[in-house]
Amino acid sequence: MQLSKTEEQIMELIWKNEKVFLKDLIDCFPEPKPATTTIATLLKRMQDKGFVGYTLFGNSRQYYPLVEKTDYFSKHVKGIIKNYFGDSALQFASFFTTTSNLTTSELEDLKKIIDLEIKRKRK
Amino acid sequence: MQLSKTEEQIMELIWKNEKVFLKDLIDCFPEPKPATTTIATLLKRMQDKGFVGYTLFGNSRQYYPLVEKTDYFSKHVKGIIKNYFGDSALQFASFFTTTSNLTTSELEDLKKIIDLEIKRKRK
DNA sequence: AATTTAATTCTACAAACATAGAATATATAT
DNA sequence: ATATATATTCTATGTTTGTAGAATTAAATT
Repeated sequence: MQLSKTEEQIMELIWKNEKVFLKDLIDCFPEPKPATTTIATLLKRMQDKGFVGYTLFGNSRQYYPLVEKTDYFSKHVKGIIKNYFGDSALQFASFFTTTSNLTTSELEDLKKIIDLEIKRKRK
Repeated sequence: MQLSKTEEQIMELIWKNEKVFLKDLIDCFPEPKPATTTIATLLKRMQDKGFVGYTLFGNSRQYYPLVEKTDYFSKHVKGIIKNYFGDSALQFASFFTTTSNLTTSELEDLKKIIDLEIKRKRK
């Protein structure tokens, strides 16, 4: 079961804050804020889909993520790669490098990150 | 206007084959194949959304993409980066590098691609 | 204790999606 | 020319999604 676009946005807020009450989520929205019940419905569906859990505090709940953001996007991106880049991560990486408008210095930084990863892999 | 998941799958087939008849698309599916009308409906919606065009050949149409795959995914990935990686392409690249299970030799290849990109940017 | 406020669930409804049957038009094979 | 197969449009149905009102419950405030 997958999160919808809007559910993903709520999820991002939960990831960012780690623990949130419904109120906190509403606060994150600019005017005109969505109805409380709208966010509550989304949260309910996200619970049903197994993406968030909560701890009871009085009559309200403090929600927290049940899936890591990293895992979630890792699966997401892997899906894209599998379906649209011939299951080749390298092909995707190449596509990304040449279309993302990274600056020269960012590209240099990226090389450093890759070197670290190569080192990490060796041990 | 965005393509839905299923429409994206059809789109991928059109990108891969460049020019296709409805028949060709049906052929791409394993048993049990979807109904002809199902694919026809999807194609219609994709036309309405401006993603495919066609050339008439007798009574049937040869469909072709109106958007480049590269452009499409570039926008898609940019959206993910904007919404979930603080609008930092480097942060996404870093996430990707460390979660994609690229082999050491693929990481080396990626460094070469980055070097090419750095060179390309210089001129 | 009574009132106000906030959170949650239930119910609802319109839009988008996935899927495909019926009807129609057209081309191909006989 | 007729029968058969294919492509397209129209119509339709069930599901998911975005949004939120009404009802209910529980907490906080007066």
